[in-house]
Amino acid sequence: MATADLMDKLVSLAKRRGYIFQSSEIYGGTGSVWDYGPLGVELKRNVKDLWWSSMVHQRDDIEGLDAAILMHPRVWEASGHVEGFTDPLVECSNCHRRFRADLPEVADRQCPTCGTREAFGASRSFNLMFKTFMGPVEEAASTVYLRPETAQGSYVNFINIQQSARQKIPFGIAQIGKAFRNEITPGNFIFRTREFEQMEMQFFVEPGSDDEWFEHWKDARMAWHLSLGISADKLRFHEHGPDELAHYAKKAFDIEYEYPFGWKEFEGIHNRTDFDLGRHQEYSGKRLEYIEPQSNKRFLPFVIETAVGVDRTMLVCLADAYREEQVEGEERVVLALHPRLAPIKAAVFPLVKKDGLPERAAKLHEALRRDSLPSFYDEAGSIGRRYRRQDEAGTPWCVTVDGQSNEDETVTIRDRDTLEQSRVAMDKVVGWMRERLNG
RNA sequence: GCGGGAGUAGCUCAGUUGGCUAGAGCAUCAGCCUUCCAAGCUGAGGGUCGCGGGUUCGAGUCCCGUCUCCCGCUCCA
Repeated sequence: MATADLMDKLVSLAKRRGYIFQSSEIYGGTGSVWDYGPLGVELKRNVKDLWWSSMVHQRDDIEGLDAAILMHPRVWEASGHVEGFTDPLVECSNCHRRFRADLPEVADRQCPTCGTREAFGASRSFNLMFKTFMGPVEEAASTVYLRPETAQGSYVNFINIQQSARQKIPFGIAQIGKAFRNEITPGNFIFRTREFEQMEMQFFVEPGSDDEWFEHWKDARMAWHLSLGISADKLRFHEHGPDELAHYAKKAFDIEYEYPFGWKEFEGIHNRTDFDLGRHQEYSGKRLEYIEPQSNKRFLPFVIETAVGVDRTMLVCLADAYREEQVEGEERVVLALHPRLAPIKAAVFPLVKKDGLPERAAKLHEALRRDSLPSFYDEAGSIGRRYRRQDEAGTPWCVTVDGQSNEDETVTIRDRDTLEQSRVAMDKVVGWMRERLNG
């Protein structure tokens, strides 16, 4: 399948089935912002829940945090985002390449790339941080920023969390939350958007043990992606070369995924050293050192960061799950999402609309919902059509109530991927599914 | 911001050198049929043709403007 086609098909399926809509569509749409519909929001919750469970609930050494989007403006001076994100740039009128206005080559108004003379007009500021105003007066002194990453919220709360949770180094802080970047080049559906949601974890370690912990998190994060059912052959590590490393990083690996548009970053695992805590200590004047109990040894911890996008994870899940198959000469479109990710776990159908089958099916539907298994009831159209609708939605199991159900209280459960059907007692259906979701 | 492409129903599109009340398939909804893998039957809803102006007896179609989206360039969740 051509790559562009696959992206188009994903966008189209996502809209048709209620996963993802373009923001403000009735006004013509707005660039690089997307809304999650009924199925999309369920998938998103599942992604976040699975991350939170593996990072926070299943470990003793990571604490959760939900810091505010708006922070003190000095945070972004300390982090380097204000300088780094607001360089005035000039653009060549001929080749349209952009350069920092303070470069010496640009001073003589000749383009370093194409040689055009008098190539540059007035410089303009490309600020990647969204700005707004705190309070009623719109003036420079009240400028605040929408955070471009959640990480800083963890750094400024390092001492609060370490003390209140009575944690000892090494330990981590995990956050899920929105971040905003005024990207110059957004695109590729929900791959890079201006408003997005991150799942970031900052792990604080003693200097000297940072390399070891870096390896731990590389492995742990890769294992998590595999646990979502993502194809192993579409995941790989990429180490940042010296020219790629961010200003704060000692070492950085990306987990890359082979998207329909090529290998691109998925998750970043960075050794941020003591850069952030050191800067906040300097800018705030507050002690951010960790004091080791008993020994009273003081040090600024190093930070190993894992950072992955919620939206990007959803794109990976959707792209990885998309299948087109031939079944008895007919095309079948399937979203083979891992059952734990699937928005709807079960669809319940009466085989036909008579003989009391709809009533019996509705009862089962009710039972599934009571047990918090998202279930969907459908009696419209032929049974085959109903199966296909659920295939596209990614529903792993379709439960059908048929004539035999009236005799022996059993139903069939049809597997989305194998198309095989098992006959299960009605009162065992919930357990049957729970077993497979937890196993 | 610059270059390229595109805007007609939820989706994919048709719509002739400007000429009937803007169409089709799919999808959706109601009903029928149907005892296990979609596209049988009957009917229904849904469009100020991106927006504004101009030319014309008459504009989806021609002209001007404008907006938006998509694809490429100092990025990394």
